[in-house]
Order: sequence, then structure tokens, then C-alpha cells
Amino acid sequence: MPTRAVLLDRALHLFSAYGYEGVGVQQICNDAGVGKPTLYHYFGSKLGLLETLLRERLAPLHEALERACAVTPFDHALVALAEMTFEFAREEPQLYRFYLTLWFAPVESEARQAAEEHHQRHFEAFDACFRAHEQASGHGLTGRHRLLAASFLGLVNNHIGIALNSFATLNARSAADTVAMFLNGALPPASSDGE
Amino acid sequence: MPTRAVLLDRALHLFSAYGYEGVGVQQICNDAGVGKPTLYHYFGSKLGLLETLLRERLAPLHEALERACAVTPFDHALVALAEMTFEFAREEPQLYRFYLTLWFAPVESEARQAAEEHHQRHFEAFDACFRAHEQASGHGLTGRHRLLAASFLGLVNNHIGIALNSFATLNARSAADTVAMFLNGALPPASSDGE
DNA sequence: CGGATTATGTACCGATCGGTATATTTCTGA
DNA sequence: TCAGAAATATACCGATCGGTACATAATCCG
Repeated sequence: MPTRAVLLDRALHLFSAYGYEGVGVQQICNDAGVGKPTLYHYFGSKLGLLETLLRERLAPLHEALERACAVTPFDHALVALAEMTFEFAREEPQLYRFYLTLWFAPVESEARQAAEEHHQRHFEAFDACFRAHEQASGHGLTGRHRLLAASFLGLVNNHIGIALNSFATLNARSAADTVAMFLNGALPPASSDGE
Repeated sequence: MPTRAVLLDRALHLFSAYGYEGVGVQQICNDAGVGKPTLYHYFGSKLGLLETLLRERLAPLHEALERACAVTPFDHALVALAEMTFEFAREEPQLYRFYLTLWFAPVESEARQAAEEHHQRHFEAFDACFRAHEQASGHGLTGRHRLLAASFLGLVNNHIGIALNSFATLNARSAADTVAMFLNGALPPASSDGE
């Protein structure tokens, strides 16, 4: 594997376990079997390494989301958004785990600020979907779409967090189940009860 | 204010903005106007300071939750749990913000591990409520209560995160609204059903 | 082949990290 | 009053932090 890719790979591995601030440049280089100037040659700084990592590895997710949020009808779009996010998290668990740690990271931390544009883009895809629905169904002009989008995104991310850390899975039905919970509530009286 | 309390206060202030690893002991001491040996006299280590901070300041929350989860009937208990958590977050925004950053923090980080017992206790209160409901309504033996409890807790924490960082509020109605969203879904009042 | 550009290793920089040795002050209790 | 404990300051420790100066390989282009 090319040196540059090895560095990104080892950095992600370490970041996802110990956090951006908890990992030293020296440690990344040792882990990758190269010297520090090599890392600085490719990325310029530790922060540059992080930005590159996020930009390059999150691009497929964002592209998939921006495709998904154009789906009609509304509830299919929600399923598509949840499915894309779940699938990405399943295929890139380390990356998504790290991405999640950055979501609620302290506002003044470098890492959080580097991730903010990506979180924003993720949210925008979800919000676009709710905004379109609000206009289509006529009754919306309250700006409630932002709160709904944030709640739905939170539900999706929370499910991924649970799946990554303990119980819960990310199989094909998870997306539909999550959307059903969001639209119909967690304890529907008559619908799918148990597996 | 007694020196010990000043140290805890300044540490929380800095931690919530920059994170545990992003703040140095020297910085805390400068901010509090004391020397390092004073901090080490009271807390033994930086980690001891963090543990003390969490233990002492989160105790009221846990006590309130353990009272709330015994409420009947079930849906009132959910409202009570959400209310207690919202109220605590409203009164101690810095503390809860920091508490939230620790929730999804990297698993191997010192700070996350120090907070784990508190997260566990918070979850237990929520889970106890769902466990009781599962038994009372007879149909439960799937262990689904854990997933439901985690989802509900995630919904509550997500709402607080939104309120702390941007739009959304934490007023008296928030708890009831959050429970309603959890039980009945996010879009029940829509006039024309387009879902 | 030869010159330039790219990649990489060794050794080092000042600053900061968490933590402490030691001395001194302040408070407390008999 | 005076011994001892509790509280605090100055100055320092080795280790590690992110980052770099410099020299050397490796590679590509003519």
C-alpha cells in the first residue's frame, strides 16, 4: 500500500480509538513505519492529516446522501437516507465511529471544527428532504423541518452508535425499522411486534 | 468561594469548551489563580479532578432519575425521566454539555472511561422503566427493552444537544413533546396524511 | 547519463505535558 | 501558646508535544 494511504489508514485507526488529541504524530508515524517528515511531506500538519482524512473518506457518504434525499415519495427518501448512512457505517465502522465522536466533541476543539463542514453537509441532506416535504404537504412554514431533520438524524446516528458499541445491528431491515420508529413511534400498538 | 470549588468550577468551564485532553493542568490553575500543588493537594491528579467533578456534580441528576423511573403509569415515568434530564441540562448547561461530549468520546480515552459508570447509571434508570413496562404488559421477554431504553435516552440527549448548540428549547413542554414523539411518531398532527 | 523533483531517515527545536520536591504560610486544637 | 496538620507558592523534573533543518535516497525526465 502506498505510504500516503498507510498513514491515513493508521491515523484513522488510532484516532477512532484514542481521539484526535489523544494520538501523537510520532505514534502515527511509528505505527505506519515511517519518519515524521514523510507525514509532513504529504499533509503539512497534524490538522492537515485530519482534514484530508475526513475530506477523502467521507466523500462517498455525502455523495450517496445527496442522491438519496432526492428520492420520492417522502418516506422512501427517509428510508434511503437511513439506508445510505447505515450502509456506510457498516462498511467503514472505524471511520463512522470517529465521525460520531466528532459530532458531539467540544465546540472549541480543533477536530470538531474540522468536522463541522461535514456534519453540516450531512445535516443539509436530511434537512432538504424535510424541507421539500413541508412545502409539498402545504402546511409547513414554521421552520420545524430543521428540528425534525435534526431529530431524525439523531435517531439514525444514535442507532449506529448503539450498533457500533454494543447491542443492535445494522442489517437491511434497520433502516426501515428506524424510519418506522420515527414516523409511527417506538411502541405501535398493532404493527410489527418482535422479530 | 473556597479554593476547591473554584478549581472544580474553572475545570468544568474549560473542559466543556476544549475537552478534557485539550486543557492543561497549568491552564486550570492559572484560571483559578492558584498553583499546581494546590490542585494536586485536593485531587491527586488530573484524572482525580475529573472523577471528582463528575461524581459530585452528577449526583443530583442520578438521584432525580432514580426517583423518576419508579413513577407509574409507564408514560408518566417517561415524561418524568425526560423532565428530570431536561431540567438538569437547563440548570447545568456546561456540565451537561461536557457530559454529552463524553458520551460518544473515543472508547480508549481516559475521560470516556471515567464517565462510563455515570452513563451506565443514567441508562439503567431509563432501562428499569422499560423493563418494568415489558413485564407489566406481559408480552416482553425479547430483551427489546434495552434497545428501546437506549433509543429513548438517545432521543432525549439528542434534543438536549440541539438545544445546547442551536435551535430547540428546553421548556416545560419539551419533555412531553419528546415523549409524544417517541411513543406516537414525529409527524402525527399532519392534516393530510401523505406518509 | 545527469539534473531536478519527490520521498524519506536522523537528529534536533522550543513549548508544553502531567507531576513533584521543598519550603513556607495559615489554620486548628489541646 | 505552641505543636502539628492543612494549604499554598516557587521552581523544577523527565517525557512528550507538534514541527523542522538537513542530508540522502529514490524516481522521473531530457
